[in-house]
Amino acid sequence: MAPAEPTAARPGRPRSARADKAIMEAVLDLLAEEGGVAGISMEAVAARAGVGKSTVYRRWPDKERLIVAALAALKGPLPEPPGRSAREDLLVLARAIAAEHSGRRGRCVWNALGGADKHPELMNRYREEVLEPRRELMRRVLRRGIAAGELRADLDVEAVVTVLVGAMTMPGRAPAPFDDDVAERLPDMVVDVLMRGIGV
Amino acid sequence: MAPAEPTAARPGRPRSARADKAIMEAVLDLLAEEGGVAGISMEAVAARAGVGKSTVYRRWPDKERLIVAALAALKGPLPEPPGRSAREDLLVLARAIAAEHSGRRGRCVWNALGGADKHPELMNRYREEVLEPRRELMRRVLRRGIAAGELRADLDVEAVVTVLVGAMTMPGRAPAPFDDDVAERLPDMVVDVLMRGIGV
DNA sequence: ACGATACGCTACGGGAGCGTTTCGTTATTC
DNA sequence: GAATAACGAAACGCTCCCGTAGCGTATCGT
Repeated sequence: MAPAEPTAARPGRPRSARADKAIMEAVLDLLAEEGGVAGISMEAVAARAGVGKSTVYRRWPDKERLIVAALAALKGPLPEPPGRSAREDLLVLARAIAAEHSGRRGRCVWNALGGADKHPELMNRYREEVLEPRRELMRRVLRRGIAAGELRADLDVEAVVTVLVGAMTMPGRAPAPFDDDVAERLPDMVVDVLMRGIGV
Repeated sequence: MAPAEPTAARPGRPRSARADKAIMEAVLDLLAEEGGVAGISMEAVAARAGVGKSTVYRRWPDKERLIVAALAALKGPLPEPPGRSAREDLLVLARAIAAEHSGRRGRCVWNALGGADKHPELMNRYREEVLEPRRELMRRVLRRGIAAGELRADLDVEAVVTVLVGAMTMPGRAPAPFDDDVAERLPDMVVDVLMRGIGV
């Protein structure tokens, strides 16, 4: 976030931490409501944050880098798989992904990453800081399950990761063939389908 | 497309079918490259189509309805499951979805549907005309597989549909953890994982 | 030939928005 | 108290763009 000056007793009035946070929140709110980078205006960000435009531009040089910073700030703590069984671990991960991608967080991603070709920084930061760590965690869980004899030894780990992530992030994208009820039970349903397979 | 006047011998010069098509193509190209509704300008559409702005506005009253029309025009023919086995049918559907969502088509959807809250018409038309028919086809295939005894009788059809669609539309969104090679084999890998399950 | 309509092109009024600057005020250090 | 820097507010120049209107030309029916 904003070029980190060590709080080294600089003269003058210090930056307002409150403004920092208000701006980030405003960007994320607008990102969730409007249509991506092009749909957000700096004017709206400042107004929503209750802040002057100069306060925004003092921290970030332009719109794109402000949004990149806000998106990276979405990075939350990684879910911790308890490690008792592969099934339980997968369920924990599935629920975590589902939770993260519903609500504002999911909408931010979905809206911001449209037009990723035009703003490659956005997609890169998000993939490196948010997506890939989660995929890596899932790979570890799968490999541990294979080693423990709980999962098939010839499993295509990458395919399973893709299936699981894809399935859990789907509902946030294509709203409403689902009851809320179904959406809540989706992680359990998906893990069950995956574990048992659909064949007889 | 454009208020369908039956070609009923109106006087004067007829609308150019070539312009119709060029405009649609231009919208889709720009939708794939730029960032959603807000990222597209009518001047860019007209220029790309090699057409005057008036020719665009003669057909659609404003930008939003133009884009809605273009998105609905993405509707292609439904893939035809051969019906010899559930596995083969699912593979055909998976490959079809993967093919549709790679390349320009996928980018259009991904970019256009960001900010769906702000342009509900977009999402609605797309879901009704493109997404839902494909989900319904998949449900039919699954139910036929259950009836034929190839799939588990207690299968959660809706969960499987979500898993399959989610997995196949994933790569178009999160580029590049994949080799091209993996992306091509993804449908087969996913169907295999689904059929057999990941458990021992 | 004639009227009607579509065509590509150019121009326009009006608004939105980016990034900058200025201003008077407020908070913090020396 | 003096120096410094961040603050909110407002205004600026600039560019882009929406949707409309008018031009002269091209293409259709009669």
